[in-house]
Amino acid sequence: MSITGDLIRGHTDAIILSRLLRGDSYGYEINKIISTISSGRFELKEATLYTAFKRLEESGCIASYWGGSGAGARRRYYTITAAGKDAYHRLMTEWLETKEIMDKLLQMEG
Amino acid sequence: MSITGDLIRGHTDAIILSRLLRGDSYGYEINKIISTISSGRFELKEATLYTAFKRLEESGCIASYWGGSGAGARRRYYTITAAGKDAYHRLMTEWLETKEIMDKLLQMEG
DNA sequence: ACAAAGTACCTTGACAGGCGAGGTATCTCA
DNA sequence: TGAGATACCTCGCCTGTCAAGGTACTTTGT
Repeated sequence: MSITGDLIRGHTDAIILSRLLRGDSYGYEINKIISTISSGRFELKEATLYTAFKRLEESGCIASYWGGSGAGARRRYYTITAAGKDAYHRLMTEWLETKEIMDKLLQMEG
Repeated sequence: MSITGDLIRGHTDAIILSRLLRGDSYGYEINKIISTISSGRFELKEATLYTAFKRLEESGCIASYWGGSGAGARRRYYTITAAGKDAYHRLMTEWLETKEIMDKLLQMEG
C-alpha cells in the first residue's frame, strides 16, 4: 500500500520542513529521501512537492537560491527560515495531537 | 488547538465506520460522541458528516433507515455493512501505516 | 400562548491541496 | 545518437471540508 492523496494532505509541509531542518536541500533530493525513508510506501508527487515549495516560500517558511548542480540540471536549494522552524514545531504538535485523538476515535474498545 | 480541515481529511470515513462498528447510530449522536471522546478538540462539521454518510452509503459501506426519535426531530439511523467492515479494516491498516511512516519522516533525528 | 433553545436533518457553493499530464533543459554512458 | 538519470516547472481537474443557509419537531420557561 502507498500513502497518498488525502492521507498526506496537510502533512506535506511538515515533512518538507522537517527535512530542511537538517540542512539545505533541493526538490529532487527531498523526494528521493522521503521515498527511501518510507521504503517507497510514501509517494510525494512532483507537482505536489513544487506547489508546496511555492506555498512555503510565499508564507515565509523557506527561502531559496540557485546552487551548483552535481550531475544533471541546475538545482534550486531551499533553506528553512525562523518562521519555518516555528511552523514546523506547530505542525509537529498538531501531528502528535492528531495521532492521539485518532487512536482514541478509531480504537474498537471504549 | 482543534483538529480540522486537512488534518482529518481522509479519516472521517474511518472514524464514522469505527463508531458504527459498536452499533447503529445517527448523525447527531455520532457528532456528539466524537466531540466527547476528543474532549472537544476534534470537530467534525455537520456538512462534512452528512456528505460522508452519503458517500459511504453510495459505496455500500453503510445502510440507513428512519428510526423513532427520542426527543426532537426524526432520526436517520445508519448500520455498517459487511463491505463497511472490510473498509474499516483497510482504513485502520492505512492509518497505522501512515502513523508509522509519518513518525519516521517527521522525527528530527535519522 | 409564545419564545428560545435543544434535537435532528439536509443542500449549495466556494475553496484548497493533491496530482495526472505535459513541458523544458542538462549530463552521462553505451 | 539516443536512452536514462538528474532537475525543474505549470495547467487544470478532482475531491473532501465547511460556512452559510434552510427545514421541522419537542421541551422548557415565562
